[in-house]
Amino acid sequence: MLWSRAFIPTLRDDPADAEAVSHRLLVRGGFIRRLMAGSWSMLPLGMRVAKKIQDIIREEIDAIGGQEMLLPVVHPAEIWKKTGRWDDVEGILVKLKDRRDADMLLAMTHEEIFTTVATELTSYRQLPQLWYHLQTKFRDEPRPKGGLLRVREFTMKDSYSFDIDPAGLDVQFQRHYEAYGRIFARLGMDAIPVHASSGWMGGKESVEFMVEAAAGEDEIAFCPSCRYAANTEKATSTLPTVTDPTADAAPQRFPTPGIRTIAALAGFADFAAADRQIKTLVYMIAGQPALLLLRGDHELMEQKAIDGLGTWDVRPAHDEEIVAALGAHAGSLGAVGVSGVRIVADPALHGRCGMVTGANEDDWHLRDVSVERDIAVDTWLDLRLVAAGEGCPVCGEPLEVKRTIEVGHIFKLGTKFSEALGAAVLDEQGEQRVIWMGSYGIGVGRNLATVVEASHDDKGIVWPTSIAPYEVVVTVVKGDDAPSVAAAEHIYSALQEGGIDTLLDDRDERPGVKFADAELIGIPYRVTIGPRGLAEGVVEVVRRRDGTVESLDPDAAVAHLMETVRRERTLGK
RNA sequence: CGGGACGUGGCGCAGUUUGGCAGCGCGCAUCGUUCGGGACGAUGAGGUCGGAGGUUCAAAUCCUCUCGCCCCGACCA
Repeated sequence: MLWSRAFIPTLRDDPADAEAVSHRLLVRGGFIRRLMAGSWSMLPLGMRVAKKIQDIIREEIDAIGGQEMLLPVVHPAEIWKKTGRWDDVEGILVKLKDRRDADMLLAMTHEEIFTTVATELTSYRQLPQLWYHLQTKFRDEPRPKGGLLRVREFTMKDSYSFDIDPAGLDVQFQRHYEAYGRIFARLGMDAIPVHASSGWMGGKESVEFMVEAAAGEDEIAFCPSCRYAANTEKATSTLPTVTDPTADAAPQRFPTPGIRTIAALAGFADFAAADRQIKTLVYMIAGQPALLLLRGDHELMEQKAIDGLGTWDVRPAHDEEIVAALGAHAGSLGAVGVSGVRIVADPALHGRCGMVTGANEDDWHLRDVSVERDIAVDTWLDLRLVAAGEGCPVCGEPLEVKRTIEVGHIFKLGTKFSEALGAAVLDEQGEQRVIWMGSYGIGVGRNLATVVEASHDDKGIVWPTSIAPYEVVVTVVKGDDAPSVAAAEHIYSALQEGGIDTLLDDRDERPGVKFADAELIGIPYRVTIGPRGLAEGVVEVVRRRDGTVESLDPDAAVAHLMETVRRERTLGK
């Protein structure tokens, strides 16, 4: 490709509304342009990268037996009503009507439709199956952000496995786990697999693949010594054992005028350190008030309550609801002597005594509370958000908490969809068996952006050769110097014929502009051709990722690049 | 959905407080001089100031409504 003919609208300045690095660089580099919030056009450069990412995904999914298909983006409501998701995922699901007034929706994922296709499976002999497609999804996200990192319309590779039994599902799940590892490695990313909450996919077990990045939206707990890793939605940790003063004393009230927070109370009385307080949160769970109890210095992870209590209908109670339930305002609440309201307590409170908590009367607290003795706990449930420095639940070493981007997610769905839609086969005994399913997603655009988050410098993007829009850019320093032009064209066509994706910068621009643009768009190798080098019979080969320069004669440069690029293509470098 | 900010040529911004000819830098076009790290000079094109309504002799500026968009918190590939 001649740069002078290419549509690569680079920007000298950062777009004002771009915050995330990838957002900034992809817009500046002319890879993408925004149409509306959460919808982006892929320009030629962006499309070339996206295609290469898709090819890598195809290769790896094909390698574990995947068969590519293409399913529709607009679905009839009927099928989604059968699985219950027409009503369950209200909000991000876009619903529409056709001319006959029939209810339809924009695909936010494709479990329903793949399962519908799978109803044609009739015999255990046809299993296992592994199907996938690369298709548009639309989710009306409440808050798109960060360029391609969180959008409403996007392309996702989603695959679906179909097996006769859970053991078969385990095998396909494991194969995806490994294939995903290879995919992210080839994209040049260090992805950490973590146990996750399954959200509205409703599966039993799921693993997210996370890449560390400042622009990330998720936090994971990670153990550097044994590599335990889990989303903080699920992560657990060990705590140093606390020894309480043996307290035979009964709870006693004490006045705490104006004290409303854990911190204030800790500063108010020396026996009320944060880890000796009981934090009492009032939540509405499925419409009923409930008390969630945590140690004073611990934070609630709401998702754990949602998962553990088995309902999505979980929210903090409003002031009126709190007063109605306990007779006092937030800041003076406690669970001592409370009955008729469900009490859920975090295990960190187990066996604790000599504790301080609210008295359910404004400006009064209780001390010498013994959890076991004084509080009628209905349910013990891990509710606590893991903090950095706490012990790894596996090996006990201190945990790190990292900010990450979710680049892939694999689910064991079980039989939820096959049951609802009637996907079943006959087994060897002639018995009907519902199919066991798994579902496995990778967002193409998000991965593209995440690579940029993970691989850039102050000059621009540093693409790994495996997905670079062009592998080599041939830069002519002096456009009106005949020998330079001849050498450039020679090298350019030799590389092209050798199957290297090459861009020839033949623009009538000053060298500084050409260098800056090449670096901004992140081409892994640049061949610089100018009269200065040519006088000595050499051109320069510059490596983007570290700036190293090699002076070679033109044919040696071609041979060197062919060898290097071909080798690096298959690696995540 | 709650909180904050913003909307003025392609990009980045000033002008709004205190109403009075719509400006600057970059980019773009033409010509000339330049040419190994974002050159210089000259000339020029390009804007319903997000939209609607209102106040006024006069609105980018004041008022009302509305749309869009970004950032921070609850959701996901």
